[in-house]
Amino acid sequence: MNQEIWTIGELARTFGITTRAIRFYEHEGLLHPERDGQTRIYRPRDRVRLKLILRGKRLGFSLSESRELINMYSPDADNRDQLEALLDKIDDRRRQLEQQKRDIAAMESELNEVEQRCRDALAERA
Amino acid sequence: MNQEIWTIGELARTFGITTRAIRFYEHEGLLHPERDGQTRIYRPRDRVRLKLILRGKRLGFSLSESRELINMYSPDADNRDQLEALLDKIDDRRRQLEQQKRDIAAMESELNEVEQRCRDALAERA
DNA sequence: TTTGACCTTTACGTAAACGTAAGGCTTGTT
DNA sequence: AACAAGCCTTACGTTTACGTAAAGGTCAAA
Repeated sequence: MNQEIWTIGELARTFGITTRAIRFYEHEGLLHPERDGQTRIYRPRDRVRLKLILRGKRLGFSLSESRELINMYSPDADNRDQLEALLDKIDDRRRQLEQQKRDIAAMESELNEVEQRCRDALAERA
Repeated sequence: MNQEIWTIGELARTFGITTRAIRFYEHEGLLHPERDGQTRIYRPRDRVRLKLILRGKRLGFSLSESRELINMYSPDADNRDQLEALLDKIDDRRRQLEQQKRDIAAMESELNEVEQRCRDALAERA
């Protein structure tokens, strides 16, 4: 398991997803595993991509958003316009992450309130 | 606009969504506006709920997850078991938010790296 | 009075993200 | 030799979260 290649089933077990999901990500152009005959072979590169996809999902990203992010990490930008467009996208993402941090903070403080009320109710009935 | 009641169209404009979406949230049991004849009337309570729904969406929550959260805020829990189940749910949510914060931090540092490489590439071609 | 801007319900359509067979090839084990 | 495990492709089904008409009621301004 500590090697540099994995089967689709190994990755599925590792990340708690189905092989169907992994094949679907490939179909959507997010993964490009090699092949040994028919069988897919996953190297660290695609394993990292899979991690990025799952992280994106935990943050509510769609697969196409994750694809854009992944493409940002391995950019094919070679002219000034593309590079500046990339910088703009980076800023957009940052702004979204800032918004998410605000949302998380708000939700956390509300959870604190609810917990307090909940504990008060439990104390009353003691 | 600074009153205590709103129409569905006003809310839609305010939050940049469609009236269809708002009606859908009601159909899914997340909103319960009053009626003036046929016409829906929204008071602060449902406006707050709508805000919570949209915040949940920004964090990648499904509507049923948002519904659960909203129900946590206005709990009908009256016995010990329900209250303790509620505390467990609060803990689950907190853990998820912690994970999201880690994910955001990782993504931010990666965005920093990409930006740096991007700026380097722009400098080279100056 | 008729037009426009709202509101309503009902209902079919759609994109995303897989789930779930069905059928078949390979390969190691009993 | 036969069976289980794991891989493959193809393809139809499902859930979520709305979009998009269609058909109609209300009400104020022109």
